[in-house]
Amino acid sequence: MVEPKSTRQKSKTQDQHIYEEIFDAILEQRLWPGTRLKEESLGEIFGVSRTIIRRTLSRLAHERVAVFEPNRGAFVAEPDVSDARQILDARRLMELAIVERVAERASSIKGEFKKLYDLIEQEHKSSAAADKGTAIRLSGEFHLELARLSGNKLLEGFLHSLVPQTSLIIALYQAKEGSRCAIDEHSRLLDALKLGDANKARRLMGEHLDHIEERLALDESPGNRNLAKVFGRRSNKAGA
Amino acid sequence: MVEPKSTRQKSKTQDQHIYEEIFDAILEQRLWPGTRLKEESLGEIFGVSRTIIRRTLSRLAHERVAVFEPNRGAFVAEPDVSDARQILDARRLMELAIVERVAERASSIKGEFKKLYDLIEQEHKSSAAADKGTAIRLSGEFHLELARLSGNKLLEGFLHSLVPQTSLIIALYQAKEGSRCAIDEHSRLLDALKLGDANKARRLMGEHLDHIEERLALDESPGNRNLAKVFGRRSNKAGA
DNA sequence: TATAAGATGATTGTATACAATTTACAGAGC
DNA sequence: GCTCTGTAAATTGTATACAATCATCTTATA
Repeated sequence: MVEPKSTRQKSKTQDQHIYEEIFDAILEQRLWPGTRLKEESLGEIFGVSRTIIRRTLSRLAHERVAVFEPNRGAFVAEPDVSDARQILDARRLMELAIVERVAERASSIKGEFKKLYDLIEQEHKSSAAADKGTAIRLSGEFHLELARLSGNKLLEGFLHSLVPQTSLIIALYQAKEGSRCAIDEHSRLLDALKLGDANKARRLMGEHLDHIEERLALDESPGNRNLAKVFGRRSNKAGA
Repeated sequence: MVEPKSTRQKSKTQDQHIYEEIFDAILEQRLWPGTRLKEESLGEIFGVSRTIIRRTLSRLAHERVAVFEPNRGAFVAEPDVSDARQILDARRLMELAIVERVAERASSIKGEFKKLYDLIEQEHKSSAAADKGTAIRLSGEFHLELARLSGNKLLEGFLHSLVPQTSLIIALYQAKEGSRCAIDEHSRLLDALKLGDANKARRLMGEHLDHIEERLALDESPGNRNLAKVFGRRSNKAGA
């Protein structure tokens, strides 16, 4: 993922486009966990045959963002409480490793921080405009850009699958509202990173993740769960 | 990955089988980096259409074990020195996190250690029989089983992609021979894990990975590289 | 009326056909 | 002899056709 894009990638860009559309829809919580992803519908929406859609869904399934039920089709994943804990555990591991590596490389990638500041600014704007969907997508993109700056394509790839999964968890289990990723936290983290202060960056990222998790109701007692999780919610039509 | 296999997975098992065949071939270094993976040939070998092969290759590509070159086909990946460093870095992160989690769960998964002991025993036998291919595959399976016991499906999945990638690195850059994963190291690690000694397990795993990396020639000067890397080696035919 | 069996339609799973692109080779020109 | 160009073969990329499976609705029966 995140290829040069200049050479190569002729026919694969179409895949990439459709993939990103679905990816963003999940990040912005326009696509709800459990939503059915019907192949023909998606094909019509994006003007391609099922072949292409199928490849895209297959990728999403491999990233655990979608799930294939044999002979029944693909659905947006619905991580249960156990899945959620594993996802958050893995994400913490990754994010801490990433900020550590970004901090270490800080001096050699000075010019690359600009995009992060831009993202924070955009987040501010979306937040002010009460455009919640865009705001949480931008927050995710902040973390993804951080992963890119780690300089490790594998960590980047892993986080790329963890970010939308986190989005699904939040959709299912967020009890308290609240500015999802407090933008100030992103800001302070970025400052520490620019100074190459790995320890501080780790601490801030850890706290940042704590705050996300604090808003979730992951205890097993159904009473505390998001109502949407208790009652079925397989309603939304794919895409459109 | 590594699904229940009882319910569901009706038609996908065919994929799974082909995938594992290629996966094992890479682990045993029967499939060399750069080998072309021609779709029709693989289809004939496994008795399926290109559709299935294509899906399998797509999965391998997503795991960075294969690479698609547009309109030219799929090839077994050839990680360069920079890729290799990233892979090893990510793998260390994962393996340390995994042994930590296994150690923490040691008391609640006592019965599950048997397979690890079996794998070590099989490794001994293959080693004694000078069956190098099998020995290194079993070594990989040891690490994969460990990942499974971490109880985190995501870490398991990530490692599942890192193990064959490591195999490719070793194929390309191993300078000194030597029992790839010293079996004694696996043994001692397993002992520490059973006792739930996370610190010791982390230390042993770290040293284990050190030993693997020590045998590699990853400095950029071509003189120290494996000769096979210097001269092209796109000779092997797919599969067969 | 409730239930179960069967038929019908909708959807996925796989194979194949066709189009687009690359590669290999032969021959002309320098 | 070497390079360049054009044509043919091989291979990938995409769409479509067909088979298998599942969901739904109708209808017969108790």
